[in-house]
Amino acid sequence: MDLESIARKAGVSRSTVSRVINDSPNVSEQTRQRVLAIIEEEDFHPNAAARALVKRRTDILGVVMPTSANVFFSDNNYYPLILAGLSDAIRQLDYAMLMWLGEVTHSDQHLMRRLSNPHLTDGLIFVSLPSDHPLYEKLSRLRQPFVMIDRPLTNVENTNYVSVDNVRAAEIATQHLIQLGRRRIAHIAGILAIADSCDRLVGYRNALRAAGLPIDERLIVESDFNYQTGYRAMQQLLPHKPDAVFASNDTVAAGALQAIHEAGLRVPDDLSLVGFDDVDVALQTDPPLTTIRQPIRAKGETAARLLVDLINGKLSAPQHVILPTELIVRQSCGAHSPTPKGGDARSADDLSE
Amino acid sequence: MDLESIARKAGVSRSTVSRVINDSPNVSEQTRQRVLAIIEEEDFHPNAAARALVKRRTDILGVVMPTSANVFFSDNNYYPLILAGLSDAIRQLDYAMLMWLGEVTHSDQHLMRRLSNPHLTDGLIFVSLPSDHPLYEKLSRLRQPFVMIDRPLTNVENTNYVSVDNVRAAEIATQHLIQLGRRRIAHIAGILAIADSCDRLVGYRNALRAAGLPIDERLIVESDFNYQTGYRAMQQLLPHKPDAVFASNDTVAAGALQAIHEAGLRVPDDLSLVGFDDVDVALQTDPPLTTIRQPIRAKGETAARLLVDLINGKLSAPQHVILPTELIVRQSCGAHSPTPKGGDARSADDLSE
DNA sequence: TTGTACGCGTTATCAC
DNA sequence: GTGATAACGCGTACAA
Repeated sequence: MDLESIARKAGVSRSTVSRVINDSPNVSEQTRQRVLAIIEEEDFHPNAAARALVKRRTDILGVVMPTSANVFFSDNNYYPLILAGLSDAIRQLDYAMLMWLGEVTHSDQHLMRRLSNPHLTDGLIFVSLPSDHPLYEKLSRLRQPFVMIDRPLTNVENTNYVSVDNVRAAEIATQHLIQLGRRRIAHIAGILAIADSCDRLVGYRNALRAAGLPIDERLIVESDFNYQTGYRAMQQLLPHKPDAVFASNDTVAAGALQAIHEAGLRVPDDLSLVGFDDVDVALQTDPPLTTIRQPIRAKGETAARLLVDLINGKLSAPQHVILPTELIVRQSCGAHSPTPKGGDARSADDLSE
Repeated sequence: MDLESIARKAGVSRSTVSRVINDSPNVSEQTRQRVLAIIEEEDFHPNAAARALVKRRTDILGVVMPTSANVFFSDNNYYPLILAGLSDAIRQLDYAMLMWLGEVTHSDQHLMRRLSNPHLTDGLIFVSLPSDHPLYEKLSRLRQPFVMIDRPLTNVENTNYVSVDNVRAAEIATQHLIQLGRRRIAHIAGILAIADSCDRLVGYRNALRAAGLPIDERLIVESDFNYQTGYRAMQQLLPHKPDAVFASNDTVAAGALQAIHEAGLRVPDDLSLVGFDDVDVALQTDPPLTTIRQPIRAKGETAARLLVDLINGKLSAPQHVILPTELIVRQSCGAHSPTPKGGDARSADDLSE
C-alpha cells in the first residue's frame, strides 16, 4: 500500500496524493476530498522511512538517561518526572521520542553507534550525564544538535543546557538552617560526578562561610540520590553530632530521617532536616519535609522546546536556561511556616492536614 | 557522506561497502580491512531511513504507557521498573525504543496516526492499557505485532500478553490474613478498568468465600495506585472497623498506613496490612510491609523478548506468559516471619536491620 | 491545478 | 570476490 495505489484508486497522480497528505494549498478542494476519502478507506499511512530519506528529517528526538538503576528506578521519582515533562512536550511538538535508558556497559558500542548515527534522530537530549560517563567525551563529535538537562561539568560555555541555580538554592537552604540557630549543619551530597551535586555542595559551603561557621569535612557525606544511601549516609553522620542536615534530595532526606528516628532522635527537635526537589515523598514523611522546590517537569519541557528550536535553526547555540527554585518551609526544619495557609501551592492537597 | 563516497575512497563499489557493513562473508579480508579503515576514518554511519526503506524493518520497538501522570510519575515506581526491564531487553536485542508516555487526549489523533503507522516501528508493547482507553478499541486494526504487559480486559484469547496470576496472588494474600485470625478484611482495589485490579478483587472475594467469611461491600474501595488515593481510601474504610487491609499495591498500602496512624491505630496490633509488588517503599514503611512480590522488571524483559520472537515469526500468536509471584512476610501483617533470616531475598539489604 | 521525472541512500539480484 | 542495476516509497522541481 503506497502513494501510487492510492493515486490509482483516486484517479490522480502520485504527486497529488502527496500534496494532499502534506497539506499543500495547490490542490482543488474536490480532489482533496476524493483522495482523503480513499486514504481513510484504505487506512493508508505514508512510509516514515521513505519520507525521512527524502526530507532528511526523522521527526524523532532522542532522549538519553544513562544512569544506574539504583538512581533511576528506585524510590526517587525525579527522573520519571523529567520524563513526563519531556514526553508531554515532545508529543505536543509533533515529534516521537526515542529513549536510551540505564547503564551503558556491555552494549556500549551498540548504543554509541546508534547515538552517533546522525540519521536516526533529529536531535538529542541528555539527562544528568555524569562527567565520568563514556558518552561524555563523545559529545563533541556529535553531528546533531543536543541539549543537556542539568548542567555539564565541563565545557559549559559551548553546551546547551537547562538547569536551576543549584548554588543559590543550596545557599538558601543552608542559610535557612543557620537562621534557625543551627550550627553543626551536615550535608548529604549527591553523586559528585554530576554538576548539580557539586553546585549544591558549593552553595552549602558558601552559606557556612558567609555565616562565619566552620566547615567540618566529617559533616559532608556522598550519597546516590536514593533512600538507602541517604539512610547509610546519616548513620555515618550521627556520631559527629550534627544539629541539622541538608540533603541532596527528598528521597535521601527520607532515608536520613529513618536513621535519625532509629537513633532515638527527633526531627525537628534534635535535628533540622531540609531536602531538595519537593517531590511526593516530601509530604509523606513524618514530619513533612522542608525542601527546595524545583520545576522538574518544566525542565523536561523546556529542554524539548529548546532542542526543537535548535533543530529549526531558530536559535544559535549555546543556550543556557536557568529555571527558578523556591524554599518550601514545612515541619522538618523546626521553623514556623511563614505562610501557614495558601503559601504552599500544595497545601490544599497536603495529606497531613 | 554515503556509501558511494566511502566506496570511492576505498576504490571499490558501493555494493562491497554494503557487504562489509552487513558482515557478508563474500568479501576478501583485505578489502574488508581497507573499507573498515575508511569507515572509521570518516566516521561513517549508514542512513537508517534508507536501510529501513529497503529492508522493511526499522529495528525500532514502540512502547506505549498511556496512563495519567498521577499513576505513573507519582510515588509508585511500578512503571519505572517496567520501563527498566523493557529498556534493558530492547537494547540487548539490538533494537531502539520509541516511547509514548502519558495521557492520550489532545494529541490523540496525532498519536493514533503515528501508532497505527506500520512503518515506524516493527512492533508495539502496551503497558497496562485500560479497557476504557481510546487506544483499546483500535488494537484489532493494528497492522503490526504487539504484546501487552498486564492482561487485557477483553479479547484475551487473541492477544499476546505477559502478566502474573493476580487472582491466585490475591487469594494467597487474603488467605494469609484469614489464617492470622482476621475477620473483617478490607480491600483497597486498583483502577478497575485494568484487568489486574479486577483479578485481585476476584481473588480477594474468592478467599473470603472459601473461608466462609461474609463479603462486606463497604470494605471494598477503589484507588488510583498511588499514595494519596490509598490514604483517602483508608479514611473511607476506617469507620467500618476493618481488622485487616489488602492493598492493591505497596504505595497504596503506605498511604493507608498513614491514615491508620493518624487515626491512632497501630499496625499490626489493631490492623494487619498487606501490599502488592514488593517495591522499595515496602521496606521503608514502619512497620515494613508484608506484600506479594511480583517480578516487575522481568515482565518488561519478557514482553520485549516475546515481541521480537513474534516479529521474527518464531512464535505464532497468541502467547500468554504468566510469571510467578511470592508472598513476602514482614511485620505489617502481624505474623512471625516463617524464615526470619535468608528467606527473604532482600533481607541482607533490609534497612530495618 | 495536475502530472512527469528525478533523487534520497541503501539492500538485493544478478552478472562477471 | 566484486560491480552494475533495479527496487524501496516518497517529496519536489519543473513542465504542462
